[in-house]
Amino acid sequence: MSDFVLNSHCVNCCKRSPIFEFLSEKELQLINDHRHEVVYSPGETIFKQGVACTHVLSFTSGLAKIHMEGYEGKNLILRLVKPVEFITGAGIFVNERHHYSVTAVDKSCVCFIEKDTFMTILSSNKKFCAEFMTLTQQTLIHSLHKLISLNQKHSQGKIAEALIYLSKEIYQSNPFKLGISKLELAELAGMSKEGMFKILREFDKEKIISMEGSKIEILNLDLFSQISNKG
Amino acid sequence: MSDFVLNSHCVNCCKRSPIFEFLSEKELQLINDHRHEVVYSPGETIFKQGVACTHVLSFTSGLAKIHMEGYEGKNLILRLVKPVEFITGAGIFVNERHHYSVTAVDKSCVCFIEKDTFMTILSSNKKFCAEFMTLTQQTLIHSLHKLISLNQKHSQGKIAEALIYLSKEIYQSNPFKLGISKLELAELAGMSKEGMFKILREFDKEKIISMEGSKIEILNLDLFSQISNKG
DNA sequence: CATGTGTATTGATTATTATCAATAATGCAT
DNA sequence: ATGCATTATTGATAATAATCAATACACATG
Repeated sequence: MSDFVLNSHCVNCCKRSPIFEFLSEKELQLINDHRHEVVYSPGETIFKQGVACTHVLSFTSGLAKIHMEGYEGKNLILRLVKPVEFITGAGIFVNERHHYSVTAVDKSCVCFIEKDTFMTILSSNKKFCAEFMTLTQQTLIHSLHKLISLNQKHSQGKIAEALIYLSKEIYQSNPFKLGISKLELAELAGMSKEGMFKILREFDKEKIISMEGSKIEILNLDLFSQISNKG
Repeated sequence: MSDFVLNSHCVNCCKRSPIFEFLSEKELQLINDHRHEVVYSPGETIFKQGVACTHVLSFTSGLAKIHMEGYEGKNLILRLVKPVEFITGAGIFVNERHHYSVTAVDKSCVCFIEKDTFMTILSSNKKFCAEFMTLTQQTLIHSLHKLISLNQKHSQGKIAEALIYLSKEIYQSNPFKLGISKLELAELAGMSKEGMFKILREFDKEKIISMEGSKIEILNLDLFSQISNKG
């Protein structure tokens, strides 16, 4: 539970995102005066697609999903968010609206920073600004990659990509516990849950992975990577 | 042909992108000293996915496509580029690589500006920098929108969206001449060309559009918009 | 004018994926 | 322990889209 104790001050916060290393003590002080922390339970919405983006946020503990609400209630999960990530809406420079939703997967703590404060510092601190650009472009590159994956890969490839992503980037372990529901795995891979089950079973039978409930192990990573790179 | 006369100087260039309005005469002078123009014939590559991005570019005349080369030689067209657009690679702040290709569709003229010069001005001119952020985020928002469209819409919806895009955003006329090949239309909609033909024929039979060769008219825009918003 | 190349077009076939329907398992509240 | 809601799981069926094969058509080239 100690993860959820409020952080006393930005200046000596041990859970701030790397981007804050570019700020002076004075700037951190300014942020500290214009921030607040909120704890979310699993399933709670941190912010929702369409609302005004009045804050940028620093994700300090837990696990969340960034997702888009599409047609007919269908969801697409863009990626998961871990500590200690810095997240902004996609539209703070465009229309001050959020273009995706962020929802807690585990119990999570988020530090909200007022957008105006953020913008002020952005315009006066070049390194911070450059770092923000880098983050924005990384998000763009990620979404371009996802565009090709979802549009051109078969379901096998999409699932393989999603599982490799979870194993390597999120949990950094190989037998890993799927921290999201199976429906969410399908939404991360951009397909129906039933189709996902069929393919998971297939992979399991062919001993490319082993699956017992939510515990998954990638048994043949080489082959699995190949499948991901156009299954 | 007068479109393809080299522009004498940035300061009095009548074909520069809106973003350059934020620059001082001195800055325009600097850009002028570090730029060059190139004319491309239809089909020629302006820059290719994967190469180093050494320049940013201002598209001064013609028509080009921004596309990604995916798996098995399959192409996905993200959007078309008209004068007078400003284009950068998606990775100048990340890995100095291009993440998509730009290819001339019509005979086109492009003004190349050295990346270092661009970066220098970016770091010293806040308004210019903010405008660049806006452009980057618009690109991001567009690709997020495309992600949902391609992943969740049926082919009818994708084609309708592509045709509305061409009519409204690119040609700004309703009976319009498809300035791209039918294959490229399919690549813009993210589907196979044969599937596209089938659906175009369908739309034509149902009098939602009329199609004679490359001349297309959207006859029932209301219905077509509905189809686009989840066909 | 004959030839070839590339685009346009269509129909038939096949492959892939989503949906539907049903059941099992799980966790939570009483 | 019992009932209820949610998630997990599977198989059958239907819908959708891709591929294949064939032909037509336009344009450039010797």
